[in-house]
Amino acid sequence: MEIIKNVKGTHDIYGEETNSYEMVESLMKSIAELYAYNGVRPPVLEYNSVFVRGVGESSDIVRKEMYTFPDKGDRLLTLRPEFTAGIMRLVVQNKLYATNELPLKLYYVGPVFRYERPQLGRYRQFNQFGVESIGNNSPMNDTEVIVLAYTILCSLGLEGVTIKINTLGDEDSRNNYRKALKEYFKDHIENMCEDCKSRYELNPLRILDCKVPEDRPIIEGAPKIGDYLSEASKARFEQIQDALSVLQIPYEIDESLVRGLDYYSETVFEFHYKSKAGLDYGAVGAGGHYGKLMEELGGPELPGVGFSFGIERIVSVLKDDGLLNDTKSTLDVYVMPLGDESVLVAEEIAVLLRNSGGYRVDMCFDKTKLGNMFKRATNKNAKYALIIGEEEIKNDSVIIKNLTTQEQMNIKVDELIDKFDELFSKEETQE
RNA sequence: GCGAACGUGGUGAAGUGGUUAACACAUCUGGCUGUGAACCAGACAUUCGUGAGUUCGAUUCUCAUCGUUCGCCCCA
Repeated sequence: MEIIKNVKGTHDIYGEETNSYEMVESLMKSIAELYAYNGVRPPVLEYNSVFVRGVGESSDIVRKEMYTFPDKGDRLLTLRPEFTAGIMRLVVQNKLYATNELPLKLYYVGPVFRYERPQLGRYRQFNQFGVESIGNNSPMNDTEVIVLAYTILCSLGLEGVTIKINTLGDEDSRNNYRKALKEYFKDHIENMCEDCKSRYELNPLRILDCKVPEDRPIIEGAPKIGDYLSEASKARFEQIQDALSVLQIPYEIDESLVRGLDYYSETVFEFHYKSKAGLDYGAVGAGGHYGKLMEELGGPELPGVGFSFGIERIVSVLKDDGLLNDTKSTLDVYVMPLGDESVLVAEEIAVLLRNSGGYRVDMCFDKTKLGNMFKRATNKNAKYALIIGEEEIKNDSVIIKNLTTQEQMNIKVDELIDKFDELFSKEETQE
């Protein structure tokens, strides 16, 4: 039979890598919980309109990167390309803004899907961790989200994370700025790239993101957002900078930072990290403030702010920099039966050690040589081997062997758990 | 969507237009039917991504196709 392979752009996570993912995710969760966030799990599938209206029609994600298809009832569904829009839909639909104190603080982990060309640090199905803080417009709310993200990256062991921030201004600022850009690009757009032409129509702000060398000089001369910011937006951005400084969070202002999702307004930011090997995975995380997203989805006028991390990118960076220690699976005890009669007794003891002792135990079901069983115990990183043969069964005992020190002793079965408790507590105090 | 490189066992890999496809690790078996990382012997690619072409003959050359990886765009 022909082997069926995985879908392009997806990847299997197994073995030690699974432990790395779990370690990273649980650390992110526990820090988000310190910041009073609660978990939320929106569905992977949403109606297409959630993202068209949420993420925005002019975004590349909606225009060309979504997995969208009709189901058997001809409803147009989309595999989420990001979490924020789906979470807003969840909050609006379940009226969480009315039954909870605001800001509503939510965190999430799970897979997202984007139809893109796979390459370094980029997959079609990948995992994101992120948070949303909804319903409070204080600049301190934006600040705290940045602090949380930065804290998580530091706790993972990353040093020298760069935080880039910028402001897109409020609705008025953006409208005025958009007008100014349209006015400026009106005479140049004919000579610019195809992407820019469609950006001109859909969202002129995105032209600033263009990397085509021929377009750059034109873009350099474009009006700057700073000149079109309302007093309120300007003050807001300054308050955030002040707060970050007081909290000793390093940041740099990057005026070219626009973000590809349409819902952002006011503060936007990205987290960059270059691994020591020099590999550049792009941003490991990014986010921003969104003023009108909830209204866009039929909800009340509540702003929010959030970020998301690319877990694959973070795991890769940690692996490159050797920050993923102790991800090997280990075993407390490996049980080795000798002879036909011992297998059942061994299973009984294995179950006892697991259920009553709380130890991580595996055993050998195969009839094989003791030497082989020792080899298997070593491969499984077992701390102790437990041998049960005919002689041991005769006098209700087992042999315990410490696989690192090679010490060996004979123990009665009913003293087994006490003995292991003693051995393991001794081990802990030594460490 | 565009551009480039690569595609040999479970893994890491050498290799050549000609009939046994190195080597290493891993795994399994036996030497050793109750004590392991050692040692020795053996097993392990109906075949070199797939299809077609050139050739007396192709894993090796050509083309196509698929896949992987990297870059651009964009993004986490």
